[in-house]
Amino acid sequence: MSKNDSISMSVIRRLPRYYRFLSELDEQRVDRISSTKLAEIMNVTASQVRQDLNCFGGFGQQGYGYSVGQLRLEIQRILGLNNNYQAILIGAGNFGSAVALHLNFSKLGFSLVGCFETDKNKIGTQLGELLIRDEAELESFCAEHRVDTAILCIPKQNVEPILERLYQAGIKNYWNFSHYDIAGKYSDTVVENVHLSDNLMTLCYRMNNRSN
Amino acid sequence: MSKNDSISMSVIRRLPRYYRFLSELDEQRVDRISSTKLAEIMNVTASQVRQDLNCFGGFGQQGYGYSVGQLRLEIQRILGLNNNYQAILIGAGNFGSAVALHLNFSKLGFSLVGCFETDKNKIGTQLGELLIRDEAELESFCAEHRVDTAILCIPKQNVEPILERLYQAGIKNYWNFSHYDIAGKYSDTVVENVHLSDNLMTLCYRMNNRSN
DNA sequence: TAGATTGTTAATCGATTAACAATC
DNA sequence: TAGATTGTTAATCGATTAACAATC
Repeated sequence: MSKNDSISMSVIRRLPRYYRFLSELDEQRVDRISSTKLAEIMNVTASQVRQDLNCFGGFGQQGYGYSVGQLRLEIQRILGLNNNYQAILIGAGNFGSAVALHLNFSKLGFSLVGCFETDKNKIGTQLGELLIRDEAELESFCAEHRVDTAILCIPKQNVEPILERLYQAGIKNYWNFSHYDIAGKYSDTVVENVHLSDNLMTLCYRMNNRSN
Repeated sequence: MSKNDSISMSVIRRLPRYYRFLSELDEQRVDRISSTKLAEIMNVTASQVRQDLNCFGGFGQQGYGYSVGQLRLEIQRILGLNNNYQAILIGAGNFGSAVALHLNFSKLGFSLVGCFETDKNKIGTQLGELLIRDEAELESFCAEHRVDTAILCIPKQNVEPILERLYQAGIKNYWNFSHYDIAGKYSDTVVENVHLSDNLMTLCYRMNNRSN
């Protein structure tokens, strides 16, 4: 893979945003753009745009700029969105359901192939296209479907035992909506945390301390 | 307010995490902790802990460490969690419902006082304690309840018109689950974005590029 | 060719870590 | 007092921005 040896997390976390803006430009039939113009739209510096993109290769052309469609595809490839990772959802409560129903997994590198619950009333019912299964079936299901990713949408206090089973089943990638510290427990995992209450607290702080 | 003149966003975004770990220690009846020990639990450096906390004041005691309960309350105060900002939810779909039902707003500095929808089938029904209202009532409701914060849980393409009304109604604080670029449109706003698909793409990238 | 804009190096800025004197 | 641990300054590290030569 080109020269993506050790890209900093700062750069990585900006990639989806580039991807979004480029996708939008692409939909608007814009076919080329300069770093200056893109920076303006995204409210960053042109230097940063060029520096970021050059971590992965020289996608532009001097005197011309970048081809929107091509650059978009490059970032898609860099992010690995053409992958087909096999993900399962743990917990079909309000959040789990929202995530399962609203996210376009196939465009984000994943297939959502299963969903597990402990609530007997939910087991056996459908969540969109997905059958809600008993957690008892977890191990056999993971083995059969070569599941590699788990989405945790259960409360912190319920995570420990199921996480242990998931980890034992070979799952090392987690999209974590709980407050359980997965990486603290298993260091050989890849974890992305979504901590909504942290985010809301940050909003609160900023509202309190707005300078204008 | 003590010396919080211009705290960097890096520090601010770490505050909720300190708050969470301290709350947990507090529940476990731990009553004091050193920066070294706290750093160990949180998987950061002791230097960072001391440096971060000292942005806001000297909460520790040499030779002793920090009082867990007291430090927790200090951070609570710094974050402004005792506030009672008046928030409304725009969009009672899966995500909006999950947010409304699962987050403990009162412990996070907010009251969720209203919820608005365009779907005629939902209007008039309940979302937990909350009545789902017609968007036609938006302006009168905001004026009456002195609403200062809006939570946007609607698709990007529907944001523009309602955002204009919210802004006109004086709402300048947004918790934004859509992909609409609010800060780009109105610069005098405080916006916290939750971009779940960005987060999932980042997970995908990291899974592709894991070094071990 | 002239104009535009990249890719890349160098300069700056900010954030993190290390060190240690102050002090409980 | 001796030991522990903070608060804070200084050193390091990394990320962002500026500048400009390369080149389309």
